[in-house]
Formats: sequence, C-alpha cells, structure tokens
Amino acid sequence: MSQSTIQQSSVRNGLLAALAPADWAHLGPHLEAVELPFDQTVHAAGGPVDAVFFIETGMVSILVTLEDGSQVESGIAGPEGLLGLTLVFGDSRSLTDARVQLEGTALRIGAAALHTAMDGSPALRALLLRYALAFLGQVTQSGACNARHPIENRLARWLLTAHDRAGVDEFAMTHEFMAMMLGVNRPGVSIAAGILNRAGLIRYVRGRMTITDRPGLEAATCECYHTVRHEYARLLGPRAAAPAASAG
Amino acid sequence: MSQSTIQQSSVRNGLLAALAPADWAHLGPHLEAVELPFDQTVHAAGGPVDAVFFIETGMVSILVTLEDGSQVESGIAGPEGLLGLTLVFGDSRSLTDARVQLEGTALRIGAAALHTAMDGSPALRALLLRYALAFLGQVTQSGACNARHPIENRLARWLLTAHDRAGVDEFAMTHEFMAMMLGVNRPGVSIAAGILNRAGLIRYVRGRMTITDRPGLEAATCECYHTVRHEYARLLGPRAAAPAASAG
DNA sequence: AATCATTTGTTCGATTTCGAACGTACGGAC
DNA sequence: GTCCGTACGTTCGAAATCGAACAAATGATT
Repeated sequence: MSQSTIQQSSVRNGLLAALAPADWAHLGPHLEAVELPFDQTVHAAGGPVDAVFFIETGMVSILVTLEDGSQVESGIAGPEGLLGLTLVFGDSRSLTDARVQLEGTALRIGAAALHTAMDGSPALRALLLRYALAFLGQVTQSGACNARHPIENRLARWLLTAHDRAGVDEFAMTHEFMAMMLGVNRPGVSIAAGILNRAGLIRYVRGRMTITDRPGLEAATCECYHTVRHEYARLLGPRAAAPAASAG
Repeated sequence: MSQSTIQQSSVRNGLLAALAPADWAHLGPHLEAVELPFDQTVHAAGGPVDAVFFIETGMVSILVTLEDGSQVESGIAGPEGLLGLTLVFGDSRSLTDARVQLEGTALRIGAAALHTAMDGSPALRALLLRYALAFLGQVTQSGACNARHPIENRLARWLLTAHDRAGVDEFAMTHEFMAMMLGVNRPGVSIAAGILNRAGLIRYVRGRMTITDRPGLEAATCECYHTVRHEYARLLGPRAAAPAASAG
C-alpha cells in the first residue's frame, strides 16, 4: 500500500509539515497519495464528502453555483491547506464545488480516520480549526471585495493568489475562466488584463498567463490580498503566505 | 450573581436551547446576561475577543472594514447564533466588527470558561462547530450574491434575514444603513426600496421599516436567502431558520 | 496542406450603478 | 411656537459594467 511509505519529511503540504511527530503519527499511516488532474471536481455542491485532501501541489477553487448556472469563486486552496473542510466541522456535505484549476497532487484521508485522529490529537484539531478560520477570513474578505472593488484590482489579487500557489510564473488560464472566478463577464476581464499587460505586469497570450512583475502586481491589487495573506500568516505561520514557494 | 439564576428553560438562544441538560451544565453557571444596546460594537476588527455572546434577542451585523473606511456586511447573527466565533476556532482575535443593528440581550461567557466547557462536552463542541459551518455558508453565499445579484434582490434578502431575527414587523432602519450593509451607495437603496414600497411589500417612512408582505418579499429575493436558510435548518434544526419567531 | 469545428479575444450599444449635490423633513433648544 | 442643527431621501450627470454579436486564432481532421 502506498500510504505506508509516506514520510513526514517529504510532505509539501503546510498543515502536515507543521505537525509535531507525535501528531503526524495519527495521520501519516492513513494518508494516500492521489492525483489532482486539471478540471477535476473533487467535491460537488450538495454532495457527500467522505475524505479530506491535503494539497501537495496545485491549486483548487471553491465555487458557489447560483440558480442561473453561473459559478463564483469563494475561496482558493493550495499547498497551504486542504479540501473537504466540512469534515473538520463535523459535517459531511459540501455547499460548494471544489474544482482543480492547476493540476497537482494531494494526500487523501478518509472521514473516519480523520475524526479518529482529531479526537486523539488536540494539536491536530487545533491546527485544522485554525486553517478553517483562515479560510473563513479569506471568504469574508472576498465577499467585501466583490461588493466594492473594481475588476482590475480584483484580477490582480486573483493572479497573486494563484501565483502564490502555482509555484511557477507561467500557467494556463483563460479570460473566460478568470471572469467566472471573479463573477464578472469576459469583456471585463479582457479590458483589465489588457491594462495589466500594457503596464508590463503580466504577459498574456492565448490562454497562457505569465507573471512578469510581481511587485507591480502587488501595487495593483486591492488591500484584500494583503489582508488575507497576513491572516494566513498569523494563524498558520509565514509558510502559509507563500505555500508553493516554501514547499520546494 | 445574576449568572447563577439562568435556567435553560428560560433561554431563547437556539444553540443553548438545543443542548442536552448534561451539556448545558457545562455552560449555564458561567453565563451572564448582558444588554446589546443599539449601535454597540461588541467586537472590533483587529481587536481581542475575550468572550462569546449567545444572542437572546436582537440582531448583530458582522462587518468588514475596507481601506477607504467603508464597511460591508459579511454576515448576520441573531437568536440562532453567537458572537465571538473566533474563540470557537481556538483563536482570540477578530477580523471583523460586530455591531448591534437591532437592540437586544445576550448571554456572555468568558473565553476560559468556554474552552473548558468545549473540552468537557463533545456535544457542545460539535454544536458550536456546526454553527460555525452554517455561518461560513452564509458568508460564502453572500460573497457570490454580492458579485452577481442586483441591488433590489439583495435588499429583499437582507430585509427577510433581518425580519427573521427581529421578531417584529416594524423596526428602525435607514437607507444609509442598508446601503452600507449591502456595500452599495444610498441612491441605489432608495430606488430599490421605492420599488418594493410601490409593490406593497414594505412600508417605509423616515427611518422606520415595516414588512407588510412577507411572501411577496420572498418572491422578490434572490435564491441566496433560501439557500442560507436551508443550510441553517439542515445544520441546526428548523428553529434556526426563523430564530425570533420560534423563540417566543 | 487545406478545411472545419472549436475556442478565444475584442468591439458595441444598453443597462446598471456610482458619487456628488440638492431640497426636505424631523427633533431639540430657546 | 419658532429657530436651527442634523439627518434624511431624491435627483442628476458620469463612470463602470453588462450581454450579445463579431472577428481572430488554434488544432484536429481529412
């Protein structure tokens, strides 16, 4: 079985890496390495959640589906976090879709084993709850951001958040996709991306996004990026603020 | 001391009422009745949180403050819930303001006593975490709602949510206030309120809002109201869906 | 190599929403 | 009862955003 071979020292997920060896011992034997292929729906809105996925590499969007069929991103998870948060709360049903935006890998643990581990390790429980709080902070800030900030700032924020988790400067990303994430229409993203492009902050051709000036993007984002980042760092340590960069 | 006189049978808060007597025994002796006067800031963004407030009557908004000084509502709590959620997660700092919108009363318990009670009562811990998940659902849905739904629908939703917690059909509420809650400008609310007014769903004069046609309002809201309500009912029971109505 | 189906990015007019200024109504003080 | 300070709700032009149609580019297929 592959799960018996996983060593904590080789783990890239920030939550798992932060565990003391005694707490890791509750989880490690039950973890199973799985792929996160592009566009996979890990959990579906309204559906059951029978496992938590600690993300090792890649990026996954948490999406609300509205009555008209449109989807809006409420949060992002990467190597700093996990999928299946509802299980941490003791529930087993998802209100949202979890969809892979940048392919990667994860370590999976079933609901029963997770709950046994959380009951046996107060430190593990506390850590996962701190992550849940950080995620709530992200969702909270995003809601205000959606209400008040213009598309251009929000796009810069989204690109920075993705960049933090991607681990590379170039990745596949279409305007249509970003428009859906931000809850705006495609032309709006095209205009905003054009501005960032002409300013030299990004280079964008045919579905391939390259971050060329990260400090410039950080100047172009609204404060929401920094607010969320600081909250992650406060609750989970500086590593959570740039998960992919520190995982290498 | 007033806290020793509180009987569970007299409690109007939905979370406290749902506890089994054995679990109530962990909390009851530490609860202290407090007032929630209009406009009081119970917790301030960035500040410490040293107690949880189980709301008995009234309504409290959870607000994000943005760099430009504007505030946007991310969630609402009433007799179905509590303030100081960060303590349930094991943290003690608030990312948001909690401000009283409709005056009322609450039962307060200090952080240390709460944590002792949660450690001693798995059922209490589970209940509070389910509330936290329901609140996360509310914040999540609100974020998507902010991004995609027009002011008129969102106003109807907000009025229904307030009505659920107010326990009365008439309450004090200005356009300016509602505009801030929704993250839009005042004229937008005036136009939307005028439409609802002419349709006979509400009656609005000089800062006094009266709900005159609740079924009509439920037809005028976006789906977000029902989505959140169902999630509260699923996680916390039907009582949480109309907290003030069932508390009497 | 040329064609075609598909996806992508841009342009356009229409609608919504914004920010500031205007006129109006309330409530306390004298 | 009248004055005055304060807060309120509405109106306006300006800007941002929307939804639909258009144009361009890719890559699979023949």
